[in-house]
Amino acid sequence: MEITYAIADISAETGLSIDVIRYYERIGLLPAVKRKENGHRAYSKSDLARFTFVKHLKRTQMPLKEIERYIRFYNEENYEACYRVLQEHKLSIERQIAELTGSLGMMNYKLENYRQLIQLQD
Amino acid sequence: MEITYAIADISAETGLSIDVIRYYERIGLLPAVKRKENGHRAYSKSDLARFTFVKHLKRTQMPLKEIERYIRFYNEENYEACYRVLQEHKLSIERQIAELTGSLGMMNYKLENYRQLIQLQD
DNA sequence: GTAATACCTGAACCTTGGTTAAGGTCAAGC
DNA sequence: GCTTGACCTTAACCAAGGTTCAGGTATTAC
Repeated sequence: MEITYAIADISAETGLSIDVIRYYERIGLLPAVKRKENGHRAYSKSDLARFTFVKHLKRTQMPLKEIERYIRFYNEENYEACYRVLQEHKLSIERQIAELTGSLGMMNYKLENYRQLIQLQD
Repeated sequence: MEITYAIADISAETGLSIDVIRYYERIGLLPAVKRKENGHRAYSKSDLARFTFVKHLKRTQMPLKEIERYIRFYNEENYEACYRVLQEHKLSIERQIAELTGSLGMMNYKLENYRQLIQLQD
């Protein structure tokens, strides 16, 4: 007897809504999952791990199409390609961090300006 | 004689496309700008500064509606509200950095896994 | 037995953030 | 005087990423 998860469990664990989980399946982002006798989706532990990783990719701004590409390579066991996709994505994350950090400095500068401006009006 | 910038100048300086600049004006994100006699937009130095700052906000994921709200407060000279909006946005940037940093670790871990996997196949 | 839950499907609808097209004005250069 | 370039307008179109709806099934709880 394998442990399986219902769609609501996956939703609770990943923070993706139930509708989004079905939507991802529908657009082919994730391969169709096994069903129970009554037609309900039954997710395995590795399905859950996959969703969790997808959540990471999405939260770091990887477009759904690129996520799909990654998963396709994974299913084809083309791990060099997986590696390259993640390597590229890692660079994208680093660029994002650099940009955010720069803008954070800008924000602090502006906030300091406003702080003085507000003081003056007291 | 004040220096003015044509729409193409603003585009070049900010990296926003000419169409996007007109689009932002159209949706009311930025107040309508002065025109030259021939109807062409003539941007001032402070317009340019504003666009530059908008670019910063946008690149750090502030939704256009929120940018508009900020600009509205600014035009109303409600600097406390400006301050609060930026303060909130600063927190959002910090959250984003934290998330990206976490995912970067995840990425490195995965990349290391793939590196070993690929080695084994040689 | 009937109500409440939890799931299912397909199709329509929605928001955000633009982009593109069609047709027009105006000034400068040749 | 005509072409080229930079601008203008309105309106239609687009892609990504969901969300909502209408109607149906199956299990459990009372």
